[in-house]
Parts: sequence; structure tokens; C-alpha cells
Amino acid sequence: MEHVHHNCLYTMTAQQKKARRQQQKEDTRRIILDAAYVLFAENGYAQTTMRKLASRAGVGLGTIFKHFQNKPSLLVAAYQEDLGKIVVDAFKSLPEAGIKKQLLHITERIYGFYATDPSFSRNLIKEALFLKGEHGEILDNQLMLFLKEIAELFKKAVENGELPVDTNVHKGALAFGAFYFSGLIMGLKQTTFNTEERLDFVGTMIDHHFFTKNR
Amino acid sequence: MEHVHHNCLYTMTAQQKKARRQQQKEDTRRIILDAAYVLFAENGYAQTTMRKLASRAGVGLGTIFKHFQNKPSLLVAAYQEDLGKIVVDAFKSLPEAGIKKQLLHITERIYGFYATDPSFSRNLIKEALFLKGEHGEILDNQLMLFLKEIAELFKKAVENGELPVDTNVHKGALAFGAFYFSGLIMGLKQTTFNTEERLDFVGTMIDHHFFTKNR
DNA sequence: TTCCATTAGCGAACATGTTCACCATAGCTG
DNA sequence: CAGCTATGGTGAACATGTTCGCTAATGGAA
Repeated sequence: MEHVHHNCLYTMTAQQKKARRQQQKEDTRRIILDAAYVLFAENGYAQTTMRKLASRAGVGLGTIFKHFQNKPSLLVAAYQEDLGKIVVDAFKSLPEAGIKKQLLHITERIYGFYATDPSFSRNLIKEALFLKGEHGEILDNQLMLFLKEIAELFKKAVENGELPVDTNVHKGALAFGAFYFSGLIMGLKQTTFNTEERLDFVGTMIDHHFFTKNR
Repeated sequence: MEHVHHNCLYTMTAQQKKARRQQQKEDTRRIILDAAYVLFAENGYAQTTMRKLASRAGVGLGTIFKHFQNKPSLLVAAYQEDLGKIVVDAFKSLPEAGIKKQLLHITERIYGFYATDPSFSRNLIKEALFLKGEHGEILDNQLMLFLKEIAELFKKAVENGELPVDTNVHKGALAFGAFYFSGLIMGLKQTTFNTEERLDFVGTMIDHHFFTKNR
């Protein structure tokens, strides 16, 4: 990443000039974010002091707060890209057959991420849960998109004839979301995340909710 | 509440003497807890500093930490009695007919509590979610008891013939728990808790999970 | 080019949760 | 009663997230 040199200013177009400062800001933001990602992973959330982070990123303490409202926002920002990629990957590698298999596939991928470091994941979930401000809204949007994608899977399952035609795909997605989220929280409450067990729970719930004939 | 006077020591039985110091400790704990309850309710969680609380309770700053591990524990301790009462009341005033009605009744009572001050409730849930230490375990036990009670309701519904005999009451309770919890979180994510809407969600989910004939 | 407004960058200062060494007393032991 | 131990009570000290006024440089305006 090569910075435009100061002397060249007069050769730049207006747009280039306009973009330069903004670009520099974006760069330092990136530096902070990357340093945060590493430090959080290496030393955990609480142990990663804003001062240590500033030092590691090579910026001033106050600079961090010019880019992120507070520590929780920074935590969420540092890991939402990762999580986003995992979700995208999960949807790309979807099994062809069966809505249940598909849902469990996605669940497994995401649980896998949280399972690698439960203690850290607890902090992440805790801080992300009711996060306010810019990053909170980003999270909400991602959640909304996620549910929309899930609903899409349900829609296809209905078209396949796997689910009855009167299925409300939106409600279906919400039900799955409830199972997924509860399973996640239950798993994280234990010291080690038992993915097997949690997947079994979600699978059972899906079975009962979507594939059981009652009375 | 009248304290035993120092001079009377020699007239006390061994047990009374033994109990005295412990009793005094319990008393100051109570004083702190009550002051915390009031201050949290009046000024909110973040605005209630440990110093203000110490001042209000008439104890030293350090004293608080002889009774509670940290601020989140104090928050949870201050409100888990309230919540416990609400749950007990909800079970006492249970409608006779219909498991769905019963579940929604309980849900409504609890949501009602959280709805009165969503901002505060967000803090409470956030801090209680993965709370460690003594108070975390108490919470877990209460949750377990709650689920057991719910399972009991399911069992009765099975005996009534309202639900099929092969119903797994434990799984049923967990499913309800997932709906209840998700509904709570969704509701609290909004600035004002729309109890009506959330109850509708939980009701719909219960209907679909327990009373829908699929295919 | 020169001037001006905006803002990224910065760290001292502040607020607050938490720790800890110390004190006083309860309550046991002889 | 006399001495000892354990511990409730205490606030100074500390660590850390966050704020805020300052500086310098960017980039637009005259």
C-alpha cells in the first residue's frame, strides 16, 4: 500500500485530492482494526487495553476513539468481517438436499467459529447483543440479511415440495433463528462449547417444528 | 430490626453468639442490596457508581466488595428476588385451560417486568447472560427450576390429552424457552418493548411447534 | 498564492470499577 | 480474664475506558 507523496499534489485531479485524506483515515482505521484483531485473539478482550492497542497500532490513544465509538464497537468491528465471511462461505457450500441439512450446515459453520474460543465468544456476544451506534446498526442489518437468506432457503424447500405450501417462510426463518440463538447461548454457557450436542439440539428442534405431524 | 446490645453478650447462648456476627454481616449485605435496588431503579445502572452506592448505603467503598464480587453480580442480586417473585406469581395465577394460554400467561408476566424499563433490562440481561461466580450459578439454578416447572406444565397437558402422549416434555420446555428468550431479546432490541407484538410472536411459534399438523 | 475551516491525531486529565494492606473487633482458646 | 485468629469494614491506590482541548495539516476559497 503506497501513499501518494506530498509533492505530487499539483498533479492530482480534484477527485484524487479529495480522496486522499479520506483514504489516509481509512488506512489508520484499518491499522487499528488489524491490530485489535490480533491482540484480541492473542490476549483476549479484557486483557487488550486501549493503551496496548494504541501502542501496537502505532497511534495515539485518542486516535482510536476518532475511529471507533468505544471498545465494544471495536470488538464487534474487528470480528464482524470474519463472521460475515463464514456465513457467506456456509451459504456457498450448502448441501443440495434437505432444508434441515442445509440449516444444520450453516449452524455448524457458525458454531464452529464461536467454539474455537468460548471465553472470547462470550464477550463478543455479550457486547454485540444490544450494541448501540453505527456498528450496532450494521449488526442488525447483517442479522436481517441472514434471516432473509434463511427464508429464501425455506422458500426453495416449499417449491421443492419438501415443506407444505402454506409454510410462512419468514416465520420459519425466525423459528430457526430462535433455535440457533438459544443453542448458541446454551453452548457458550458451558466452559467448552460442545458443538455436537448443540447441533443435536438445533436438529431436534427443527425436526419437531417443521417435520412433525401432531395429532 | 434491633441489634443485640454488646453488654448482653454473657446472657446469650452459644448459638446466639455464633450467629451474631454472621447476622450483622447479613444485615449490611441487605442494606447494600436495598440501596442498590433503589439507586439502580432511580438512576439506571451506569449512573449508579459504586461510590454513590456506598455513600447511600452508609458503608465504605471497599465494604461493598466484601459482599459482592463485582458490579454485575450486585445488579443481578438486586433484581433476581423481584424476578423470582414474578415467576412464582405467574405460576400461581396460571389459567386452568390450555398449555398455550398458560405459557403465554407466564411469558406476559415476565415480559411485563422487562418492558417497564427496557434500557435497564438490556443491562440486566447483558450482565446476567454469562455471569460467572456465585450469583451466576444461582441464576443457572433458577433457570433450571423454571424449565422444570414448564416441563411439568407440558406433562399435565399430555395427561389431559391436549398434547400427544409421545411428547418429550423436556424438549418441549426447551423449545418454549428458545421462543421466550428470542422474543425477549428481539423486544429489548427495540427502544420500547412492544409486549403485544412479542407475545404474538411467542404465541405463533408455540402454535406452530406444538399444534400444527404438517403434511 | 494566501487565508481559513475542518478534522485526524494526540495525550493529559477524568471517572469509575476493583484491589489491597490495614484496622478494629468478634469470638474462640487456654 | 488474656491472648490469638479470623474477618468485616475501610479508603487510598491502581488500572483502564473515555473525554476533551490542543496541534498540525489538509484541502477548499479568495
